[in-house]
Amino acid sequence: MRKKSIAKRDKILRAAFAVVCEKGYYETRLEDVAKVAGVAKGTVYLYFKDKPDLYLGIIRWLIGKAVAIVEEVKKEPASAPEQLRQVFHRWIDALSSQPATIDLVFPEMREERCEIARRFRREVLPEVHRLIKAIADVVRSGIRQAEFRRVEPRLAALSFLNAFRSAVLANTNWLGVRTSPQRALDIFFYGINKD
Amino acid sequence: MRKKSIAKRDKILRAAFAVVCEKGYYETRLEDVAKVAGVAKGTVYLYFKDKPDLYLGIIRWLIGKAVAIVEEVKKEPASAPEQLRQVFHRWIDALSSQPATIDLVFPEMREERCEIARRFRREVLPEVHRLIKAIADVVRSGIRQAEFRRVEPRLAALSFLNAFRSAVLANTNWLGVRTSPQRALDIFFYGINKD
DNA sequence: GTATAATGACTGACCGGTCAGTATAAATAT
DNA sequence: ATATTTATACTGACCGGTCAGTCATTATAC
Repeated sequence: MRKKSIAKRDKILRAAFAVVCEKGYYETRLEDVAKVAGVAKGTVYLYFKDKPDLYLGIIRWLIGKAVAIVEEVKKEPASAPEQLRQVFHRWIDALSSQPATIDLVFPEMREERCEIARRFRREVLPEVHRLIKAIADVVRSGIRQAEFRRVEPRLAALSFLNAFRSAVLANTNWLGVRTSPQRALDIFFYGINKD
Repeated sequence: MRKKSIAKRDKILRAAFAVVCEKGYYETRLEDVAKVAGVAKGTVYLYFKDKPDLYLGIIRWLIGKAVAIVEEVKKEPASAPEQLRQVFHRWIDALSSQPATIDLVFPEMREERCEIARRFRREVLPEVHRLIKAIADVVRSGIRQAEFRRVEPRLAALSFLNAFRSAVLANTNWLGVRTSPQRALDIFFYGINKD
């Protein structure tokens, strides 16, 4: 009796992640995922119910990692701005190899009908909420310490995520921007207005 | 029926836009687009080479409208911050009915192979550059007038776009944030840091 | 009458998911 | 120890539904 190993599940997950980063969900062929993972196509279905399930597995895994970083940083004895800075840089490091990741984590905004979007909303949105909450907590504590202005913490968290997005985008050169991530964070902290 | 009318092309484009907003590119069936446009499927192929071509038509159309708004506002005699505020609100108005739009305009970040992404990069990225440039121009003039800090204009433009994204997201309640768009703009201008 | 716009039934490639069969590790018997 | 049985992980050829794109036919403008 052999056992389904967690290691193999992980291997498939990583393979799927790589392929999805390259091609996006819809252009990802399970055949390819299997090939990259070094297993047969059928094996994928032993570990994941279907294609959406595999995809959701990736998202949960990614958001889990992102949240873990926040939780870890929150323990450190540092000011809220410093903690956000930490999170920001550790995230940058984590996905420097796979910038495409950023679009996986953000929720799709399609309306009702589309199968995968519906499942996504039902199953992954709670995870995204966790991520936003984790950041919002840091912001909230920063406001208490009078390090931040009295902004809406959850909106600030969302803005932080989008600032991160700017940073990632500006760190590739698809958009002809090419600046260090640092500067995007800077705009998030200080805005662009004088005074 | 003498000439292929521009009006009909437009009708198809609008129909496609509506369906793509609802389902996303890959779940969009040309059959449905045709139905919504009130034409037969074959007719779509008289006006657009293939599905990607139709999609790219939508994107160009949207970015064209976005750039037009910026150009228009730029003519008005107002300070740079005020102009950005104008653009922001007119954009919000323009897509209040279709929040999903926001994800169409942003470039996909997939790597080489995927057909549509490749065409996107080749054909639409220049349009996105135009959009970024238009905003960056306003920022630049604001810096000249000492209304803005000395930030990198193109990065500021990108940040502006992502702030807009935050606003749109926070204006739906998928993420449990629900604030007025105004506040997201506020964070973009003033940052979240105290002082 | 003729050129062209419009139609929608049709086709064929494609791919997610299945399943009958195989390989192999553990359990058990001798 | 070693043979035999049992359990199950794994395989990959195959199937069936789907849908982008085609084209023979029809409708219409001039």
